Amino acid sequence: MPDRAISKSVIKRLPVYLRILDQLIERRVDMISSKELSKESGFTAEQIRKDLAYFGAFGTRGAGYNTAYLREKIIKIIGLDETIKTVIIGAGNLGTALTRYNSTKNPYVDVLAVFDQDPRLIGKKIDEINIYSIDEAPSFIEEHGIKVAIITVPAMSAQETVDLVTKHGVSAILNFAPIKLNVPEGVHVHNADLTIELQSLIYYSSAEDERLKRLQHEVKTKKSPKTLSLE
Amino acid sequence: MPDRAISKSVIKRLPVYLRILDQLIERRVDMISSKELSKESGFTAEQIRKDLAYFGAFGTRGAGYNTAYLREKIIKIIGLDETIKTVIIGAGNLGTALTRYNSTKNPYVDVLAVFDQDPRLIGKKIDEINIYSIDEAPSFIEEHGIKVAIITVPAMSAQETVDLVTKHGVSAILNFAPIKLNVPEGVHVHNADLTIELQSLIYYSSAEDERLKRLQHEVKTKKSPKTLSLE
DNA sequence: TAGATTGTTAATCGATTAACAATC
DNA sequence: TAGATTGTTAATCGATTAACAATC
Repeated sequence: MPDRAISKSVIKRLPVYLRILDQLIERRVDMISSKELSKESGFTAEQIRKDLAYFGAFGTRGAGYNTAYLREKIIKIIGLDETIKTVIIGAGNLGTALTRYNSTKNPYVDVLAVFDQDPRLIGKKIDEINIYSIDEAPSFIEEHGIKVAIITVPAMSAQETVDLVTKHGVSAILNFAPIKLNVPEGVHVHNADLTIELQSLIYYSSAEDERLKRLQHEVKTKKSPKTLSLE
Repeated sequence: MPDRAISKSVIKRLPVYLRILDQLIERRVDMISSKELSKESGFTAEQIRKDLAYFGAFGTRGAGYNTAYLREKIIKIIGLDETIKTVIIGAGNLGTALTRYNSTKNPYVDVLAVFDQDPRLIGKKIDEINIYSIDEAPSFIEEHGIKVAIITVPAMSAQETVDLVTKHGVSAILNFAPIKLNVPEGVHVHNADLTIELQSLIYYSSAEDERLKRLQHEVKTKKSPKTLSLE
């Protein structure tokens, strides 16, 4: 169906639909309309119908969508029909949180191992998952055919970590380090930059209008200096 | 300047520019062109110039942008010129990671306290920051005039937590719980949903075309059933 | 002055919304 | 059949890209 690639915005909404369907199925709801899905998700009904229509006609006119059927379809679209094997690089608090969360609450993902370079952590476990030395990552990734890695190392070592794992077969990276990663052709990076989320939230948090008016005033009265001394 | 509200896409790029400017200033670079900023950020030079132009004329034709001056301006635009007082609700691994990160690496934000309901955590500290009982959150938030809260509690208790904090003055929430929050008018929520990031990454991680072809085939040959038995 | 780079306007592209025929 | 709701096409809206005059 997709003659041209489907937009990122659409793809980002699919996991939201999946989560809602999982919840509905748990509550034994077996049909749902786009209008109800709209209420649960916050997206418009039109948008939901359009998103789904990119991939096929999954609903029944007059009735809505069968939750189990639509769930199956979305799982296949995203590629979650086979459990995704991942590794997490960086066993700090964030790495630990993600390891725990994904191994207990995310049935679509299997965290096979955690890697770190801190000798005090190597050999320990997070729940049932082993922490190995980063040196063992290459062979582990190759042996298990790992394609997806989650990077929670400090910004300073993120690039070298990514170089290492992509060299051994990783083609998708969820990056939590606040840095722009350079990766080979064909490798996908998603940045989960928590500072950016927080700062853009702060923009909205208060007095937006006043702040911008004040700023505008300053710009009008002073000139932007070429080499300046900030007074 | 902004006659209509500035788009979210623009606002999300501002923290990226800020980070790059911070790095440049540290490296004692004092002028930078939009072209160079493009290389550092991954956004186009045109887009960067346009983004900045929404707020004023901060550059110098022929020369570029003074890094310190532009940084000051962006800080004011986002609203980071006064340190932002925040609290983190949920002292699990994710809450701990965010507390540590923001108190050591994010100079624009001040984490004043962490709250949790687990008696084993209450009274302890994360670095220098106290963990209090969630019951103390209302008075703490009011006394310190907290406007921004970071929610890292389990999905199950996220809504009641948000109800509690918004009732006492919080107007901006960074939500890590995988759930749609209902908030009063005027309260801003940013969802940092790590599962969604991971799942949408997986979509791109491999064999996208093949998967969709296979799916399309299935849809063509079978019919979408109204009440179905998934074979 | 010549070269460089901004700020801004116009053109293009893409995504969302609206409308409605199809159909269960 | 009547009512409901999808799937799809058309209209609108918004964001990005391109182009270039302004100007340092």
